[in-house]
Amino acid sequence: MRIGELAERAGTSTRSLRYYEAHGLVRAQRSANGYRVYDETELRVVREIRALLDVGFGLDDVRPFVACLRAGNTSGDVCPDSVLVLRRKLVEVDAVIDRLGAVRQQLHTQLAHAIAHREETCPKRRPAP
Amino acid sequence: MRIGELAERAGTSTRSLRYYEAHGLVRAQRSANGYRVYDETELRVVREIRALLDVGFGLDDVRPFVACLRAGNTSGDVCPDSVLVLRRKLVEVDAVIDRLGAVRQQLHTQLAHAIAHREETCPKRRPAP
DNA sequence: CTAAACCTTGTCGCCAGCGTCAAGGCAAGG
DNA sequence: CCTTGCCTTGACGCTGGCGACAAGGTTTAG
Repeated sequence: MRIGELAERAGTSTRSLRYYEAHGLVRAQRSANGYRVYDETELRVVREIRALLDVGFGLDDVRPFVACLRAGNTSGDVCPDSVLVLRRKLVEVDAVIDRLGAVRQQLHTQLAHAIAHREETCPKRRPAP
Repeated sequence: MRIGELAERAGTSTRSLRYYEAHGLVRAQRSANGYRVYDETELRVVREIRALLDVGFGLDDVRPFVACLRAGNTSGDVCPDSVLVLRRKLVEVDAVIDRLGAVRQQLHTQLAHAIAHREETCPKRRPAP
């Protein structure tokens, strides 16, 4: 299959596929005329990449998963390096969630304060142009 | 006070102060030699800006708060436009938290799956250069 | 013959809030 | 006079995952 078909089947763009290749994640054979040619394995690789990017991973985070798939596993998750990344990401996500919880709390407090002091002087809205 | 002192007192950089001014958030008088001169009000303005940026606001989100302070209020929160932004941000934060909760759940699931299938073929780590 | 629909490499743009140099002016102390 | 340390404007870089365009080659269908 060529790059257009792969892009469509994987739900992404040809631009992205070339980008992944430039960063060493996707591999392509070349046909006589120089076109990229992919097999079914690359389709699975690209789908793995997409799934992880959608979750918020960076390309570097994705690498171990691709290597794991290429090593012949049915899932990219099962290798030690992938597990390390998963653990690290879980910690990161927890940290962000905690941080956002604090932010949420502060916004809540500010809102309450604002509503309790409605009566003060405020700027007029800018007039319509 | 001049820009260096303001930066230090507000806990930011001169570069940022000029940036805020270029975007219409901070105002400066000019002394005879062209130096920027600030009063205590601007210090309060910059502190408000910093506090909101640290929470994850963008410069555009901050504008109403600055206007509110300039209108003579002791807090930038109490004006209608500020309240609107606070409400909007609260909704946004809630959405992100929900999303991250789902991500967290998925990572958890993937980890569990990975650990349940440790025994598969995995790539060797790249040897030391 | 030619248009259409693929493909190639290469390059610039985007978002946002700055960091960081460049090249120079101004004020004060030794 | 000269250095030091403040200040000025201007402009490029950065991060990341692409989108979008340029300028061309290839293959197929009509």
